[in-house]
Amino acid sequence: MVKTIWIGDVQSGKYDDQEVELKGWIKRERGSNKMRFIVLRDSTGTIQCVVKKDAIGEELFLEVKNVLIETSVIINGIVNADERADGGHELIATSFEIIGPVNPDRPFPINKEALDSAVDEDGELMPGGSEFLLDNRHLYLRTSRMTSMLKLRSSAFGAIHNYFRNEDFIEYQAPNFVTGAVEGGSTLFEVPYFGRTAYLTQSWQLYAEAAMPALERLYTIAPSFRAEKSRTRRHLTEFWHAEMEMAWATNDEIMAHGEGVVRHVARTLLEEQEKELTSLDRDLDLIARYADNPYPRMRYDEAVEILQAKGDDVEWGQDLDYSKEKILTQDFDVPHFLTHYPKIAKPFYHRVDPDDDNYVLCHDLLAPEGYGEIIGGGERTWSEEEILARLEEEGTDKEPYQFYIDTRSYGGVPHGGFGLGVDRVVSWLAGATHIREVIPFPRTSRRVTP
RNA sequence: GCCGAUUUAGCUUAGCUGGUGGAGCGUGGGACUGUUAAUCCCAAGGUCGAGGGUUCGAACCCCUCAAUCGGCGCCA
Repeated sequence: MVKTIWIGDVQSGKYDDQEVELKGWIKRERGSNKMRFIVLRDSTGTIQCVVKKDAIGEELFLEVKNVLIETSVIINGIVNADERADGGHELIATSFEIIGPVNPDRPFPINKEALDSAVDEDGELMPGGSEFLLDNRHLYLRTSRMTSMLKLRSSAFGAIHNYFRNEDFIEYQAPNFVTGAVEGGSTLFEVPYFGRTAYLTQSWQLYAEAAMPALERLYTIAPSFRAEKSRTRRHLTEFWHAEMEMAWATNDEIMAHGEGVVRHVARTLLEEQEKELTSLDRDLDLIARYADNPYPRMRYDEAVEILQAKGDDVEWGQDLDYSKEKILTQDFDVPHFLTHYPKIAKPFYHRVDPDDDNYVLCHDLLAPEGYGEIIGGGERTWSEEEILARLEEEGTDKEPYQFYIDTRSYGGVPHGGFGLGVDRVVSWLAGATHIREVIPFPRTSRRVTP
């Protein structure tokens, strides 16, 4: 039963004039009552199969004629290089076997019209597609666009693992049930936990910092959950978070890894998924630019000056929201870091800049093309005294953070890390119109099905 | 939480100042020996998101609700 021959290889010319057995699903079907053209799909591509009545007999031909889209089949035949076939190759069928039929009362619902609905007048894909396609996500996954996105996603995950492992980071897992917040408490998902209330984690960070004195350089790729009612093309309630934590490192050194991993992802997509990027109409030169060029760094104060010079009414001390980020990203053709935010704009765990205590040693990485923030990170407050002072200053209850504070009581060292939104990176590099496009079953504030 | 929009056949939609809801795709039947999201003929398929109101009469006007989409804030 093992499948040995892939449509992508047949289209590459590897099996010309040979007899092969192809296994896949029917993508399209047309023809006359003497011959049918079956477009067969598998995970590697599509190929036209020519089925002639004379070659397979009347009875079988009738089955072929009545076959429905997404029927799974095994077709044997001779590979024929022919310009008339899409992709340059076709299969002249000698046999045809239906494996999994489709009920005509419920034909495959993702048809031409449904796909058109996801595209606007200019032929641009609408953000996330139509409600119908979201409801039928389990079937929409089979379309070429979604298949391409999932392949890009796989390469991105692989690239992140490779980057950190090559840099001697150790993969480490934090719990998903937690009791304390990392970001604001209002964005936690509550979970009943045997009579108590637990939360789904927003970040592995606090638990990674606990392991930092053991492993020194650690990373993860794990889901994070945020109950933000955000309705934007950059937000999911469940997203994949690549995070790293590193002992004995400064903000600059941590940023170098942020830049390193993002550039490595871009490079890997170019190397492994050129075909998919092209099929998505993505400009390869753009991805190469993101892979090859250094990412500039800019202090928060400079960003505010630029914004003010552009006539924006931003005030010093306020966090930079998406509208501000978007203006900034227009001046750059590669991602850029913003560093040294005002202390008042960031939570207690960020380390205060020893040179000027109005600022913290942090960084955000903003992706160009209007995508905005893909990394947030920085140095952590590592002395027990300082962390207690910051909690006090911020008016944050220290009880849920007791274990975290405790780690500082036993040999705290300078350290830091960042979190990277993997889905955001894939969305940006793939040129997706919505982050929903790059995750198989997106979870947002209003959708948790299918 | 706030602002804006949408909801008509399985899907995509047309529907004028309120007067018997049309079409394309798909499905079913038929024709066709090289099709390129094939083409041609025929058929079935609708309590117009739900509830209420105005009216002789509502898909259309008004109210309430629901679902969904887009944007903002917040963030990765």
